[in-house]
Amino acid sequence: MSETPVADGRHRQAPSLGDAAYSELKERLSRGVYRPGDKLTVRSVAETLGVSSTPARDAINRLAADSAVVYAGPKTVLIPVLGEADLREVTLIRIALEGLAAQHSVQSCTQQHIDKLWVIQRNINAALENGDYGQALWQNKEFHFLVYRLSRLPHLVSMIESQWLRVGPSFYGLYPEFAEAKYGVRNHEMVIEALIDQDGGALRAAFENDIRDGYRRLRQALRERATTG
Amino acid sequence: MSETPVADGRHRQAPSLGDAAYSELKERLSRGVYRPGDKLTVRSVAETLGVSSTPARDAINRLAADSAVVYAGPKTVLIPVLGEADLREVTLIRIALEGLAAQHSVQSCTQQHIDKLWVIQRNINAALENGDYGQALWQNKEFHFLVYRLSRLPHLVSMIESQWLRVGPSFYGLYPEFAEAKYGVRNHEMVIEALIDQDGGALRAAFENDIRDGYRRLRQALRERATTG
DNA sequence: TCTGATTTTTTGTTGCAACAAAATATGAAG
DNA sequence: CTTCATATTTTGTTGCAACAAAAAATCAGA
Repeated sequence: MSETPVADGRHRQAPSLGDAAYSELKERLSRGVYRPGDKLTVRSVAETLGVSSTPARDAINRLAADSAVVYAGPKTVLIPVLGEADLREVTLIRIALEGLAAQHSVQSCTQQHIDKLWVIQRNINAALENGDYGQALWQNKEFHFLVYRLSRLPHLVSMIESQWLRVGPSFYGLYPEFAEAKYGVRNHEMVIEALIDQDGGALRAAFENDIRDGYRRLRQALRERATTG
Repeated sequence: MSETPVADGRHRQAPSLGDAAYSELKERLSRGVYRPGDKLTVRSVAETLGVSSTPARDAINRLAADSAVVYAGPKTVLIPVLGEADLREVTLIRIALEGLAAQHSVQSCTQQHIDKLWVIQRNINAALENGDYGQALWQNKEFHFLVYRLSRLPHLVSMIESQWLRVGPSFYGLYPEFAEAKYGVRNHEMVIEALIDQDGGALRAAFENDIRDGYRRLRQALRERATTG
C-alpha cells in the first residue's frame, strides 16, 4: 500500500529557534505580559529571547500573520489597540467559530472532562475572590479550550486560538475595571449543564452568551476609558 | 486631540520583497499553478521569483501560517493533499465564516454590485461551456469575494481567503473529473435573488448550499480517485 | 529485481554585516 | 510653550556563507 503524503504537521521534530521564539511570544501574549500599544522590535525580541535577529524576525512575522501584532507604521509593530469596530468583528468571528467548535464537542465529552471543567471553574472563582485577574483569565482560557479541543477539529481550534491572541491583551489592558466578581460564572455553569445533557444547541448558546457578555463588558470599559483619558 | 495608534495595517508603504513573494505565491496557488503534493523549497522559490533566500523563506513561512502549504517532513513543505477529514473540517469552517460574511453583506449591496455579479456569472457559464475550468474557478472566486467584501469585515474576509488558499489546489487537482457543466449555477442565482430581496437569511442559505454542493462533488471525486489509483 | 547500507546532493536554519529608511532626539526660531 | 527643520539613532530588510541534517542517489549483495 502506497502512503500518500498527509498534511498533518506532526512530522517536524526539532523545533527551530524561530518556532521557540514564536511559542514564547505567544505564551507572553496569553499571560498578559504585553499591553495594547506596546512596541515590538526585532532586536529587542532577539535580545530578550537570546537569539539572533533571524528567528526573532520569523517569530514577529508569524505573530503578524495571526494579527496578534500589527503594523502601525513601516517600521513599527505593536500589540493591537482594538477599537469598537475591531472588537465587534472579532466577536462575530468568535461566535461563529467557537459556536461551531462547541457544537461538535458534545459527542466526545466524558465524565472526566466534566470533572475537570468543575475544577477549572473553582479555580476561576477562587482567583476572582483573590483579585488575581491574570489567573482568572488564564483559567477561563483553559475552560474554553478544554471544550473546543473536544471537537477534534484541530484547524478550527488553532483559528480560535489566534482570535484569543488578538483580543487577549485588550482584556488584560482593560482589567480590572471591567472585571466583576461574577463574570461568566453562570454561563460556564450552563456550558457544563449542556455537556451533561449532550445538548449541542444549548452548548453553543451558552458559549455564545459568554462571548457576548465579555464583549459587552469590554466595550463598556473601552468607552469609559475613552471618556476619562 | 491625541490620536491613539490604530491597528489597521494601512500604513505599510513600500512592499518588501518578502511581501511581493508572498503575494506572487498566493496568486499562483489561486491560479492552480501548483498541484496537491507539489514540493516547495526555499531555493527554488528564490530562483523562480528572482530574490534571495531570505524573502523566499519569509513567503513560505507565511504560506505555512495560512496552512496553504504544509510540513510533510522536517525539510519538506508541500501543497497540502487534503483527506476526507480535512475536507470536512474546512467545509464546516467555510460555512461558518462565509455564511457570516454573506449575512452581513446584504445591507451594503447596490444595483451596481448585482449587475457585476451577473457579468461574473455569465463569465462562469461561458468558461464552463468552453471547458476552461481554470477560468471558471477564478470567476467563481470573484463571485464569492465580491459578496464577502460587502460585509465590511476585512479580517473575516482575509480568514476566508486563507481557507480558499487551502482548498484551491485540491479543486484544481481534481478537475475536470468533478466539474459538471451546471456547477453552482442555480446556487449563484439564488445568491443574487437573495441580494435583491435584501434577505440575509436566504443569502446565507444560498452560499451554504453552494459550499456544500462543492464539498460533495469534491468528496466524490476524491473517493473515485482513491479507488482508481 | 529487490533490499539495505552508504555516499552524495539538496535543503532549512542561523548569524551577521551593510544599507536605506523611518523614528526619535535635538535645538533654533517665533 | 509650540513648531518646524535638522541631526542622530534605531530599525527592518536583504543577501550570503557556513553548518547540520535530511533527502536522494548510488551501489553492493543476495
